[in-house]
Amino acid sequence: MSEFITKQKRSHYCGSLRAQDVGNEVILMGWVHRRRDLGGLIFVDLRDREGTIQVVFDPEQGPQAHELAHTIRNEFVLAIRGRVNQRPADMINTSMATGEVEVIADELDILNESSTPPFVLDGETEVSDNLLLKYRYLDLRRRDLQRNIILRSRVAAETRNFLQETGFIEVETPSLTKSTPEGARDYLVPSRVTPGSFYALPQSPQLFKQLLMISGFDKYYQIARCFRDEDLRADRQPEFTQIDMEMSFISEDDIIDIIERMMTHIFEACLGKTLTPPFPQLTYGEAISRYGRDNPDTRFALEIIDLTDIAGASEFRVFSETARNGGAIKALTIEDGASLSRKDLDALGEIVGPYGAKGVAWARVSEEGWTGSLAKFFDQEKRGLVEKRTDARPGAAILFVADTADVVHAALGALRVHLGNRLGLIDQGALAFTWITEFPMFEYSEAEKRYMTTHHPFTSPVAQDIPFLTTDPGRVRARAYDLVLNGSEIGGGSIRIHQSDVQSMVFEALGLGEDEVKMKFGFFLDALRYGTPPHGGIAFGLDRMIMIMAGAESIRDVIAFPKTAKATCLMSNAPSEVSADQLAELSLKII
RNA sequence: GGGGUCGUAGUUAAGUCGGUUAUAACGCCGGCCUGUCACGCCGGAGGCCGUGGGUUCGAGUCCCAUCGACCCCGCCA
Repeated sequence: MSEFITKQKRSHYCGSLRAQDVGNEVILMGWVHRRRDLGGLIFVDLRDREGTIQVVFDPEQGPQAHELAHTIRNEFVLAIRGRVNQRPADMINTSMATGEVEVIADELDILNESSTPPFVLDGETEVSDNLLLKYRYLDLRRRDLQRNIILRSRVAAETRNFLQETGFIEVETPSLTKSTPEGARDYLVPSRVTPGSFYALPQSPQLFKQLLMISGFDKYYQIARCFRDEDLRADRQPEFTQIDMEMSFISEDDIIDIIERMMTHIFEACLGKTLTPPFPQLTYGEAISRYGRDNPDTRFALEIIDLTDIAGASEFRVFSETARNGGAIKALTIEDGASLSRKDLDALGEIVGPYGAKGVAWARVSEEGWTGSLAKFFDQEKRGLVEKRTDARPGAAILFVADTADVVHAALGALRVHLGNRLGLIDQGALAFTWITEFPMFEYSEAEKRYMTTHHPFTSPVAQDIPFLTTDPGRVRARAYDLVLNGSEIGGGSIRIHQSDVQSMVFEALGLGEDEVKMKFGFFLDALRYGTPPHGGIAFGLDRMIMIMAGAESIRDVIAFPKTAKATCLMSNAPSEVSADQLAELSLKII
């Protein structure tokens, strides 16, 4: 090994070299991305986090380095001293950022060898997720993944920059905290010192940030890790990160204004994209009736149209019975109906099936009238009424779903997104932010046979709805708001309850007994009595935000060490069994 | 908890109606090669067909169970 290079400092990142560096001596450290051994000349693409540069080993320029370079294999770690050389015009590689130049190696150190990697790191070969997750540290060498993780770091940094500048104070809250089984399932941590007692990992720092308002910090934030023991999805991990914020003496408008400025700052600084607040706002009711869900993708129109009155009066039995039973009949209109074949239309039932809908009925509109099995049930007058309301012109296809309102909305909401993707209605470069407001405070849970909060029990009801807390909880609106981006809920928050009597009424409406409340939230109700300022806040799912910013399809692509759909880590094999001694120490027994 | 897709050399895939020695590409190993950049050419090694059971004269292929990955519904205040 050459003593010379190892005592030197690295002078440049591989990926940073450009034409302006030509003629300079450089010292590079990096991984062998690819090796092309021509027998005489040897080319090595040397990679570091900034990119890749071609290194040339020429027997006439550096005989010893050239000799050693024969033994190089993929993913070896090298140190190279050499000179930056302008490539001749016909040898410029336009697909590389560094493609105008190369480094002629004078000296080579092999800093470490590498076993043959279990998969090719070219980023093009599809490799099974099992393997990628088992060797996550190798997968993380790939450019796309590195770019996502680096973007994530920048977004977190710019968030902090903005919030610090805006007068927010970052406070850390406990990870070992109290179980509050009102929301998601908790991850529990057994206490050694108090046998039989458990901490819970926080689902969010909700109560702590409200306590910080009571303490007078006025503007709080934290980039906080949260834990929820629920089943995973492509956009859901058991531990995830929130940009968590809380402010005193503010209204909905103040929060919306700060967040719009924060998002504008982050997207400008991290993506160079200019946002134009104010963002559009929809009430929850509007979102559901027009888009079928409270996280509408507003990058494309294709809105849901209510046809219950017209279609319910048609001869079609399914429709008339649905209307008579208090259900809903709603539709989507595809302007270019020809883009879906009859077979395509018939297959749409599979899209709505999982949401409980029995199928999608359709009709094609043409100059001559309607075609499709639905046509014969609609007379001339009803066709006219439907066409007018759906704005369906000749060539269009109208897609109907009839069921309870909830099922219709869920089905058409999903169908709308499916068609938006499938028919290419979505501008992939667009950033469609939408605020959703006026959420209902409670939803009735058939499973639990009681009302559950739509957001969480600390959300303030709209003042004039407070009397309904005891009489008609379903009518109470919450002072809550979500921020939706491109059809994903990226954040949600509310103005909180700051009066202990209102807080008690909400717990009551949730069917929680006095003793239960005291046990779970007693410390918080106590705190509310000592001069709680009016306050509110919001929390953003950082992972989902990064996902959208990076154009990633899975949340795993923006988390360095993610878990599988069964919440395991294939690399470290967590979770795993522990020794009998450890269990005994915790007074635990496995049954 | 429910539904779906998938599992074959190191990797990605093919494998017909159940029938001879399970193919290919990439990777790996060896040789040749001084302007390659997915280098090229020649040669070679490499398989518990996820696992267990069953049907059959015979199973990668059919059946059952099981494990694992991914996606969706439920769930996620």
